[in-house]
Amino acid sequence: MTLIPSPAQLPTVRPLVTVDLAILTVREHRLHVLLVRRPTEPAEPYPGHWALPGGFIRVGTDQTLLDCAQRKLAEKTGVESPYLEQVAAVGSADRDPRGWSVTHLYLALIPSNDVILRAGANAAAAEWHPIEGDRVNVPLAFDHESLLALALDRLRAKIEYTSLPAFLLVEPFTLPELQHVYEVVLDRPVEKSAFRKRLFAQDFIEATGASRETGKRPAALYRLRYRDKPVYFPRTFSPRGD
Amino acid sequence: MTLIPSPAQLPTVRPLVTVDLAILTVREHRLHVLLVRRPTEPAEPYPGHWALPGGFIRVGTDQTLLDCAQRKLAEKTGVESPYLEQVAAVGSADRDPRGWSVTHLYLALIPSNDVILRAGANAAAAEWHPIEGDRVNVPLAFDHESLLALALDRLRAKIEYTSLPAFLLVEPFTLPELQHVYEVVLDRPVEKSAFRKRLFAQDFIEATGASRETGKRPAALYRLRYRDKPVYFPRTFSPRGD
DNA sequence: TCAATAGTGTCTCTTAGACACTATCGT
DNA sequence: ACGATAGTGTCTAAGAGACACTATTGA
Repeated sequence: MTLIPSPAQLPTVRPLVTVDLAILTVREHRLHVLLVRRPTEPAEPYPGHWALPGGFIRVGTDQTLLDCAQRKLAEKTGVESPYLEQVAAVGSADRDPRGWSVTHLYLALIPSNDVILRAGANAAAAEWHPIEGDRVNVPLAFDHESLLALALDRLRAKIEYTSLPAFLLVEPFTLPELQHVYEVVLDRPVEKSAFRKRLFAQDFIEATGASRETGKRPAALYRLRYRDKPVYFPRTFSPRGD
Repeated sequence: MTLIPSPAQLPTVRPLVTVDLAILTVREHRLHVLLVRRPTEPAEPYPGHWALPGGFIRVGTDQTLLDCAQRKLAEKTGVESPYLEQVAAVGSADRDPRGWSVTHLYLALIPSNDVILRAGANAAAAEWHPIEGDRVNVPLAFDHESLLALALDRLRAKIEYTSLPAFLLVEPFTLPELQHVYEVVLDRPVEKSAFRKRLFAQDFIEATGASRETGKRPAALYRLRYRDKPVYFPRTFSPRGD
């Protein structure tokens, strides 16, 4: 790949390029998203608004889009290697008042126990906000409400047929804990027996041998057999097979 | 949305932003992708190589990323409203020798009958190339081989559980024709009876009343009930339910 | 009447949902 | 022994694959 400088016909006016993160976790039986406050200088767009964490690609620092997302996630949460997936790119002339911009939305799933929230250089505060349906209880900057909705759609769609919720728990976890996470995200009860048969059929978890003592009958602890990728189930969880 | 100019802290060095298209069709019992030849000036990267059609976002012309993709598709093929879906964004420091660049890959499905190929301003020739497995029979410019593989993965994955192949046919079409398209893309035979039961269960096609005369028994003609979105099937086509 | 393709009926197998049942803990 | 939670077994229903069967055309 030879580097041939050809300044001719490269566009001189280029869009702004950003990465935004929908960092989701389950705390207190609810799905939460991590939000940061935008700086309050009036020269900034949406001063003081809540927003998804994110920022511009640093051409000198970031080697790839994914690197950039990973860097921002680590800056905000200290979490190094979570589940991280690109959801979509959204670009238009008017989504940012500062000019034509494209953002690259990533979905991150992390166990809430792991997190140490850090107020980044560019964000006064970072806080977990509970999800209500498709939204959060505060208005968001830019088009971040629709970006959040995109990320939630993706999560809910994939949860119907993948093992994604396992990435919302610290290992090892029990099957009742995992089932509970499915129920929180899907916002509907899941049948215990069918749930377990499904999991075992995919053979993606293995018993550690230990069990969690809770005062009642202890539950067996499991860990993931493959830590990087989710497992795909042959059918969805939909009740009555619809 | 007030427009507040704030030149401070906007990045001065910005990535190149492009859109690339994997335009697929079925011709002569094979899946084909539309490729264009890159200009031959030696100052250009990959002069004379085959590439996916695409180009830079025009900040002054394109309102959104999707608009840009639609414009490029119409320029190359004359097709106005095909099935068009964003597959992924790929960005890194080294995928384009001219600098840090992000491309936005779109998958387009069109009926080959509809197409009038047009050599664009920036492309000496546009040609259909047959797909062999994950690849095409010529080397491609940039990282377009992996982009093509991404688009094919997406198509093949979705075809297992959606009605996407219907967008590769001109309406009205017969069920044997539709089945044949599934078989071409999946590269495996599909069982006739199960195939038809599946389609009818989703209730997304309707008989026109007419039928196609072929010399043997005529086949009933169908049209799509909903032209914009594919239908999702409850299970995949995988043989032996795996 | 025959070849060829379109279209249907029937059987089986797999798997999810429902739900009742058993198992194991602390008190 | 009992309450509570963990975990299993069994029945049923839905849908897919397999495949044989019927239907409709031209020659």
